[in-house]
Amino acid sequence: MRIVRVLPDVLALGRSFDYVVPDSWEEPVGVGTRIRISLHGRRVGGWVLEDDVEAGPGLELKPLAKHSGMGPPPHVVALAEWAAWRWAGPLGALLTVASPDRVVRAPERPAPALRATGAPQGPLASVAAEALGAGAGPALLRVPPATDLLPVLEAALEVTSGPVLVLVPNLGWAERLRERLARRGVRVARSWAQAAGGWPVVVGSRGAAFSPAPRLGAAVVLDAHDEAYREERAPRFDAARVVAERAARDGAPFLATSAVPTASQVHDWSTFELPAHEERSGWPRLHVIDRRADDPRTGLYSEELVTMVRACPGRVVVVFNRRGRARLLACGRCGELVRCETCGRAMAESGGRLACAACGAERPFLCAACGHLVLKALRVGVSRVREELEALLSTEVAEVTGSEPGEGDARVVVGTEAVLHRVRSAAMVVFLDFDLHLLAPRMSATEEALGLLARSGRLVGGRSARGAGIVVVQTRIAGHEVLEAATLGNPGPLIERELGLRRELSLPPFGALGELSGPGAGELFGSLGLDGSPLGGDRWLVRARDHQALCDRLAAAPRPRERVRIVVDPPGL
DNA sequence: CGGACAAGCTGA
DNA sequence: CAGCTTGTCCGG
Repeated sequence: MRIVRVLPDVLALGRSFDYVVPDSWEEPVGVGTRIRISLHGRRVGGWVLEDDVEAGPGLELKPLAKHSGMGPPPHVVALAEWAAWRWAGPLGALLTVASPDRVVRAPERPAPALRATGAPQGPLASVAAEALGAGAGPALLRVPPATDLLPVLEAALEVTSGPVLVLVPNLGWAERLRERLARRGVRVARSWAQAAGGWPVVVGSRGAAFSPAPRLGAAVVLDAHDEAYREERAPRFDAARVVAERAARDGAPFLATSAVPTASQVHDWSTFELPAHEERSGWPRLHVIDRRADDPRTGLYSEELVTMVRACPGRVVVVFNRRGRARLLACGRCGELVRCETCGRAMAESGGRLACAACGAERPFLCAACGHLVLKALRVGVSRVREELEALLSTEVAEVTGSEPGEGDARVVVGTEAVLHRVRSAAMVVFLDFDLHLLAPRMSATEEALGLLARSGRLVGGRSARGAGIVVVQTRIAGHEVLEAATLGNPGPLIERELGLRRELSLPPFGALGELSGPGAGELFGSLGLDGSPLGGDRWLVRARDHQALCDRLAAAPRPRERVRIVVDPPGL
C-alpha cells in the first residue's frame, strides 16, 4: 500500500495529512502532483508533499479522491519550502504560485533544435559573460537605465544549453522579450507545460521564479531592484532572491542586472560594472531647476520649467507625487463625496472607519448617500495639476492614472510616479517637486528616488543617444547626492554610503528584520524571544542577527490564536 | 477553511 | 423547548 503525505490547499489549515494512492490509478503520482482529497467531509484540492510515507499506527487512511494533473516538480516544491521558511508564510500559497492555472496532464518536450548562434558582441556582453563565469557565485551587473539588455541574455545562452530562466518585472516586458528572442531563433517556453518539458528559455515575471523548468543552466533577473519582484500577498517573497537560491541549488550561474541595485543586493552579490564612460552614457541628461531662490508661493511651476515645456518638441511626462496632500474619497457607485456630517469637510479612512480630521467625527466606512461599501480615492492633486498646466501651457494636458491602460495622444501627460510605468517613451520627464521623493521618511527613500530617475531614463534615453530627451527636476536641495549620482551616471558612492549607514544601525543587510502586525502580533513577539520594538498600534518590529536566526525563530514559535501578519524584510526599512 | 456539535439565548 | 446564534474543535 502506497501512502503519500498531502498538503491541502486550505491555507489556514497549514498541516498535512496521509492518504493512500489507489491501486487503480494510472496517472503518475509523486512529490508536487495536484490531487483532490476528501477531508473532514468535504472535497478539497492539495499537493503531494512526500512519497512512500510510513503508515501511522492505528489510523484508517482514506484514498486520494482524484488526480488533478501535474504540479510543481520535486525540486520546485523544495524551493517553495525554503521560501516558506525564508518569508515565514504558508507553503500552500507558494505552491499555488508554482502550479499551472489549468490542469496539465503531461509536460511538452521541445524538439531537439539548433540554438541561435553567434557569440554576442560589445562591452555589455563581455562583462555579462565575465559575471556569469564559472565559480563567480551570484553576480550583480550594474547597467545604466537606457540599455538594451539582450546582450546579457545572449551571454547567458552562451554559457549553457539551458534551461535559462529569465525574470523581468512585468508581463508586458516578458511578452516583448519572448517575441524578440523567438525572432532570433531562441526557443522560448510559451506555457507551463513547455517550461516543465525543459524548453531552453523561460521568460516570466515574479511567479516564474517557481517555474517548473528542470535543473537550470543559468538564471538572469533583469531590473532586480524593481519592487514588482516582491509578492504583495503573504508570504511576501522576493522573486529575485528566490531565483538566486534556485540557481545556487542547481549549481547554475546567477546574474542580476540593475541600474540602481539595493544596498542589500550589492552586499550579498558580487558586483560587476561597465567601464565608467559606458555606464555614464546610459543615464539620461538631467536638468536641475534650483528653486531655493523662488518665493514658496510661486507654486509648483517655475518660469524656467514652463519655458522648457513650451519649447519641447515631443511628448512631456509630468510626474507629481501627491503624497501628503489632502485626499478625497467618493462613492464608487453614486459618486457622492465623502464628507463629514457635522462640519462638511472631507473624511479619510482611519482604522477601517471614516474619520474627520477637523472635528473628530467618526462613522462606518460606507457612502452616506447610498450605503455602498466601495469608496475610491479621488486623485485631486493630479487633477488640479492637470488643469493648472493646461492653463499655463495653453495646450491639452492628459491625466494618466494607474488603472487606465492607454496613454492617449496628448503631448503633455501628468500623473503620479505610476505614469512612468504607463508611458513607454518621452522627450521630457518632469518631476514637479522632487523633494517629496528625496525627503520621504523611509530608509530606502534615496534608493527609490534614484530609481525614479533611472526609470525616467528608460523613457527619454541615454544622454549620448541620438534624439534622446531630458529629465527635468525641480528641487530646493539641488546638491543632493541622488541628483549627483544621476548626473555622474554612477550610483556606486551613494550605495556605499547607504551601506555604511546601515552597518552602523545594524539594519539589513547587517541583520534581519521582520514586521508583525494584527491582533496576535504582541503574543507572537513575546514568544519569539528576539530583540525588537513596538511600532504602535498592533505592529511590532523584530530584529535578529541574520535570517537564519530570524526565520528559525519564526518557524518554531507557536502561532497565536489571533491573526498575525508576518513580513520578513519589510520594505522601506 | 468550514462542518459538526454543544452551549447559550430568546420567545411563547 | 424549538429555533437560532455563537463558540470550540478538528480533519488522515
